Amino acid sequence: MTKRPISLARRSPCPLACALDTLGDKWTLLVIRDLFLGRKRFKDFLCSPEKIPTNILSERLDRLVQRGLVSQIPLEESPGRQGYALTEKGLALQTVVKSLVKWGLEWEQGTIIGMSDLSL
Amino acid sequence: MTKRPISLARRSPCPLACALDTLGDKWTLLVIRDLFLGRKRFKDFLCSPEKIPTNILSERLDRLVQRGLVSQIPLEESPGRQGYALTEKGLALQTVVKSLVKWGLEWEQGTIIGMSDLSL
DNA sequence: TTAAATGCTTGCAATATGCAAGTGAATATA
DNA sequence: TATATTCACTTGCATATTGCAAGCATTTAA
Repeated sequence: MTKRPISLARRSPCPLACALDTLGDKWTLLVIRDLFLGRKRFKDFLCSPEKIPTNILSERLDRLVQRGLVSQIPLEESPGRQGYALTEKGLALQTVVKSLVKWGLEWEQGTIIGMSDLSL
Repeated sequence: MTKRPISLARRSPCPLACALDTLGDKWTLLVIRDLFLGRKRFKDFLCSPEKIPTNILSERLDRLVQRGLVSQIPLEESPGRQGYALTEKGLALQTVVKSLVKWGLEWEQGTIIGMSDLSL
């Protein structure tokens, strides 16, 4: 149970650069998409079609909790387990996710609204 | 002049996942920010406060050109050199960049509008 | 009271990043 | 014109991150 450090260093005071210090990788926003879709549990994220590796998922969830975008919540359906949910800071990413989804639909051939449908 | 391959493989048909296949890293959207700010030349991108390494910049510009977000343009001030500019597909990212900047300003302490000011 | 499912961690190979140095063409300077 | 400097990269290499498979405690189901 050695907690990972996860550096908080920032590359610059630019708000975009800071946002990317947390969100700038291939997986983080997909986890946030899943949270917007109501997924709460580790296994739920693993089911998504992109097939995130378990160690990456684990690290991303840790990071998001540490940075305040996600919090751990009790699961009423299973009291011995923990779930995850977006905080206010995480929920505030809705416009970011929506604009990326819209751009993908418009400009990338063959993309479809399906599980990633956040009701644009 | 061995041109890099740069895979076009997609993880899923999700528009968000496809967008992140191109944009999902720490540097790409900063390059796009700089293009929105009117920067055109290799050295201009290097001057940004985040200090992107030259090999990364070179690879990202290649990739963005290959995926149609950026095109190479002649530089009127220097006819022997090439510059870069956003295509329609790249310009369509304005709402994405703006929403990320807005989120950063609202939720990340100490961020400031400055060079990344795209006139929100 | 087992057996499976869940939520991770660990080890390791492959890939990507970051830094410094190098290279050749374009431009500025003497 | 000759030379120096800038520019736009490339290359090599050390380090960090990713991705896969396996392992391992807890929970939950049978």
